[in-house]
Amino acid sequence: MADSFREEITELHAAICSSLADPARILLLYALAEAPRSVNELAEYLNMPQPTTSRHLKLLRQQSLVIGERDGLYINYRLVDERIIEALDLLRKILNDRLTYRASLVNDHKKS
Amino acid sequence: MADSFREEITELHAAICSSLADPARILLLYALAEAPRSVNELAEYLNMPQPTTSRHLKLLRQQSLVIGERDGLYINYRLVDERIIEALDLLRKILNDRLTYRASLVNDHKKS
DNA sequence: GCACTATATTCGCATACATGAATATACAAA
DNA sequence: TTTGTATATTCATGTATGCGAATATAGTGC
Repeated sequence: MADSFREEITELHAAICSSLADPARILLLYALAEAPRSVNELAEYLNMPQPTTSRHLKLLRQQSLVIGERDGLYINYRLVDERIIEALDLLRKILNDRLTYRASLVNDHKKS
Repeated sequence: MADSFREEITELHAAICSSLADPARILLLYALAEAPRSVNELAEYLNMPQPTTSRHLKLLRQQSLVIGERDGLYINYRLVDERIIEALDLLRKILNDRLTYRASLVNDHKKS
């Protein structure tokens, strides 16, 4: 396999990670994991301006992480692949263990 | 639980994702999954300047994704939590399915 | 303590991304 | 076709991040 192809895959891999690298988008993905929602529903639910919401959704759409389908007056967004939540959960677990470990260090220090 | 706490967790969650959002760091993590290595070994293996390698490792260290331990003249870096590779693999699978799907669309178009 | 090698940091610069505010567009419903 | 509402885009700006090049630091081994 050509080296440039490998590099390109890694670029795309990083691009997916980039789309997760923003609090607003993480919240959007979790919100959509609960249920499909329209842009305004998401904006209200997350207490986020509508244009901001729309811009983040555009990015997630470009990464094919979400898809929007018109339903009458609204556009209903939903996850394309639920595994993105698995990935986020896994990262959250890693984060959680890290925090727990740090907390235990603090406690040990207190005891000594 | 306080809202601000939730927000902070989400920030940290995004920060972990940020540390994955760079091709060089993804390659570093996979390289360390194969075996612990020193900075120069990593730099050579990935064909990346030593200072660049070191800077990326610093970031991964700050996120507690890798840890470096001195061994004589070298500093041996290794993964702190192998699950980070699981997460990367999962994202890679999602990417792969997306590419496969797009490729099938191209083929369908050719046939018609 | 000195020299040598591995690792880390700093600087200057270019690029990319996020945001609020304002506005444009698109589409359904009548 | 017109109106009204949902969604998308643009602009100006601030902030963060990446890199190469040069250099500093640290710690081993003698």
